[in-house]
Amino acid sequence: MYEDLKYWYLRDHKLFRVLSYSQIKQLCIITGFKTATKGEIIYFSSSDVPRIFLLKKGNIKIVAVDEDGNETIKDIIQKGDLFGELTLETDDKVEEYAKVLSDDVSICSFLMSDFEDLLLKNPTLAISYTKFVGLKMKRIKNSYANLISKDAKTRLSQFLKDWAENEGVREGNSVRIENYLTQNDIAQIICTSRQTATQLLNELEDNQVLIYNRKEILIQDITQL
Amino acid sequence: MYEDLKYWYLRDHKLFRVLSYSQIKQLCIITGFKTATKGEIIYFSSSDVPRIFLLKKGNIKIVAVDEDGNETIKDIIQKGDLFGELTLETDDKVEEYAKVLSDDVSICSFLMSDFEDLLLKNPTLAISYTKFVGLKMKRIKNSYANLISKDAKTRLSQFLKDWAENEGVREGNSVRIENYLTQNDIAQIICTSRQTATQLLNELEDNQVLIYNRKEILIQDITQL
DNA sequence: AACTAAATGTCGGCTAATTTACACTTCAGC
DNA sequence: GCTGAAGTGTAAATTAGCCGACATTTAGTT
Repeated sequence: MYEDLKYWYLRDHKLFRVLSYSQIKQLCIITGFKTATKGEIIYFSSSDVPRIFLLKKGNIKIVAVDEDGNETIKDIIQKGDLFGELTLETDDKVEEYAKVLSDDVSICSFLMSDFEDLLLKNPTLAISYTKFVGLKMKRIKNSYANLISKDAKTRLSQFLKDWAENEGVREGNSVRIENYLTQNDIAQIICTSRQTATQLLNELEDNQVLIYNRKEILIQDITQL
Repeated sequence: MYEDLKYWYLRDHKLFRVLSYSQIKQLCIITGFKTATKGEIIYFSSSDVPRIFLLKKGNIKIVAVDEDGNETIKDIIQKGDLFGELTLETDDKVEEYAKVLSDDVSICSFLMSDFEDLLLKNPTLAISYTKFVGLKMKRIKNSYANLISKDAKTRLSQFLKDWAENEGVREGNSVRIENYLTQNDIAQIICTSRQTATQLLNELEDNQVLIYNRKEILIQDITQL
């Protein structure tokens, strides 16, 4: 049954484990459900009623566009991650969109206001949620700190390490990562130009640290990075 | 009375306005209270029981030290701000300390665990708190975005504008800021070298945009920044 | 198979900003 | 008033990495 499906989707996230069936159902009442394919762009700022999204399958990137038209990759969202108005506050200043990176994604969403109601009734959930937002904040802080104090090479290495840790399949000291990013994407994430990213990746390949292609990245020895 | 004093201190923060006298008292039971003078260093990571701090008076900077011994200014905390383990999670990996910038400060603190208990009993407070943490996150995101995409000159201007807005005394288009930062501090905040910061500040002074000295910064015309 | 758009590879010039190095100024503490 | 430490001013050498310009490769579409 459709409603049940959505229940299980939410139930899967560790935040919602503490909730009962009926509590999740409450969120689900007006819940949206959506699938999309590679390259598709999903707007979720300003336009609509504020929502919180849960990515059930695939990968997407959150891109911010500033007044000059420069695009920055704000975040890479992976299967199981929440995204959207996580801070429970809408700000319409920021122009953001999400672009699908993997072949296809499925996203489920609920209204921020419903979620807020639920938090009011579930203090435990509220605390978990605060910690969750805090953790997200800490991650962002760390990655930014990296961006600022290190040079491009170190940033790339750090990014690859993080990526490998999050998603890589480890075999001894080598790690295989499914590569759904272009070199341009990587460049944007580590805040450098495409050319520099290409150069550094090739350098790593020359030094036999990794093997790069469009489908996957094979890190020979993760300790060497 | 001492207890009452602390009550009013907390009561002052907009987060705690929703609380009753007895609720705040709960926090205050084991609350610490502390004063310090310029240059003093306050450690608040790992060492002690996790706490949340409220700066009642003065200014402090939060400095993080990485493995190479590099110091980065994480945050400037002003009168009325909360700081410490805002995410309700302790992580001992990060080495952080707070240094007093103004002549003297007074800080009050309470235990994270007490605060957590309070949040459990006050879902409304929990939501406010989540929003508060979220806002903090958004600010950090913005300032980092600035650091990354703009050059040093723009970053300095932006920093001065923010500073002026937060603390400056406006008289027409000119703003007077009490300067409790050294040029080195400013350099660290905008992530550049001390020399570059000095150069840029002097440049601004040459162009009659501002007048700088150790005590105060007088921005002639804030719209020119 | 042919065509096209996107992705990747490569190069040299250019510039902002770090680094190194040193002189001068301010100020608190003796 | 003297002294040392911290803060500020300035300048030249060096460099990381951006940018423009182009060639080549890959993958999807007709």
